[in-house]
Amino acid sequence: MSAKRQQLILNAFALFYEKGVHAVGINEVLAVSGIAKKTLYTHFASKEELVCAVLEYRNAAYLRWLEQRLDAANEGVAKVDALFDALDDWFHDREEVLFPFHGCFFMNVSGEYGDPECAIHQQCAKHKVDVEAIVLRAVKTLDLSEQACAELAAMLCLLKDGAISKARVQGDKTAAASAKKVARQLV
Amino acid sequence: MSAKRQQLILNAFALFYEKGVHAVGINEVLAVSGIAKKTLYTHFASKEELVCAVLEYRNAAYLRWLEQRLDAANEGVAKVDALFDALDDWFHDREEVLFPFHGCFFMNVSGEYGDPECAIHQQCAKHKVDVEAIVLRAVKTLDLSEQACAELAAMLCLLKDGAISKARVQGDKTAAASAKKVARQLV
DNA sequence: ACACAAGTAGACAAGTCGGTCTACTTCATA
DNA sequence: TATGAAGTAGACCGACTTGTCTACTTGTGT
Repeated sequence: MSAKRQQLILNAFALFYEKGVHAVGINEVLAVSGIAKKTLYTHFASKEELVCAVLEYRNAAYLRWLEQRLDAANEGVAKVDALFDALDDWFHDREEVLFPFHGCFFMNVSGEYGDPECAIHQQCAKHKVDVEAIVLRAVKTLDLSEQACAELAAMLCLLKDGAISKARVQGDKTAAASAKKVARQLV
Repeated sequence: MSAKRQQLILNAFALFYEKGVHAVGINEVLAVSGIAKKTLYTHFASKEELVCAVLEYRNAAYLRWLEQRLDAANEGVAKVDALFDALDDWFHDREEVLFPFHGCFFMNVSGEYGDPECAIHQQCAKHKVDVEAIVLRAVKTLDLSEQACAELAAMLCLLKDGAISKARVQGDKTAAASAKKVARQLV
């Protein structure tokens, strides 16, 4: 049944996100989920495969959330504001779908899997590309050239990740507001 | 002898930085260092204490490097350029003292130690405060009000950490140059 | 009604983890 | 010269790791 699989992914994500992947054992995931070990290993060949599935899940959930937030905003500069307002809500745990804030899951995981060639690290890199694509789409509603849009999107992502990192490491939840100020100056 | 201690810290840092703290066991550190386990435990009460010492070492080395790079630049906007030029050299492994680039060690480690109350996480937060203080000192050579200096320093740090994160996760070593462009627009 | 897939609990294997300890060797200095 | 600190190698401990496997139970579709 796919329900068990989904449950495992969800519980694994919550634990991995809070404590780090290496710090959480399979047994802990199973205990929290109330699922037998054999069931896990019928759905996933290894812990690494579970980690990949978790990354995939989080990527989809995060993109869906971000897309929705940006779509809801008016076209033009309001899209830029919407990006950082969304971050602000995330940092302040006002978005249940994203789970309690512990920074960017993909930054955290790629820190644990040093080798840039490995599948896990590359999934993290892909997430950042996906996010930038969504930001780019929003930015294209501004009255700018193709090239200017691409550059602006890249810069906004730079600010976004800086803010996420600051909110995570220093616990400074106002980082989104600061980044918003900078973004305003840029557009 | 303090030489063994220093050797342990150095080798441990190289391994932790490359592979992550949880992914590296005490035994691996010892094997690489050619040092007996007992010696390690005469210098450090536990692995956690070793991790703390490693964080302390890296913080000092990084601050020294950054301070020197910023001091060497002319006063004024050149200081801002110097910051991102320094990052660019780091990303491209042109700074041996910083070891091969694997992102910000403190971001990586704080991702592995989720609890923001624990000593390790707080040491990571302190590093970011220390860095911002150095950036602030450099920014103060610009002709700006106290408040404007503080805000600019915070924004530059946001950009800096965004660039580090991008260079790390996506392997995009040009991130420093992009961040420099944004910074130029801000000053 | 019955077969079969999917679930359960949990013992077990093989290995690694952090950490302790014994027994021995250097080596500097009082 | 003798003592004690600091080093060595590595056996050992208990706990934990991922992953396999057995034996049993549940539930659904034909």
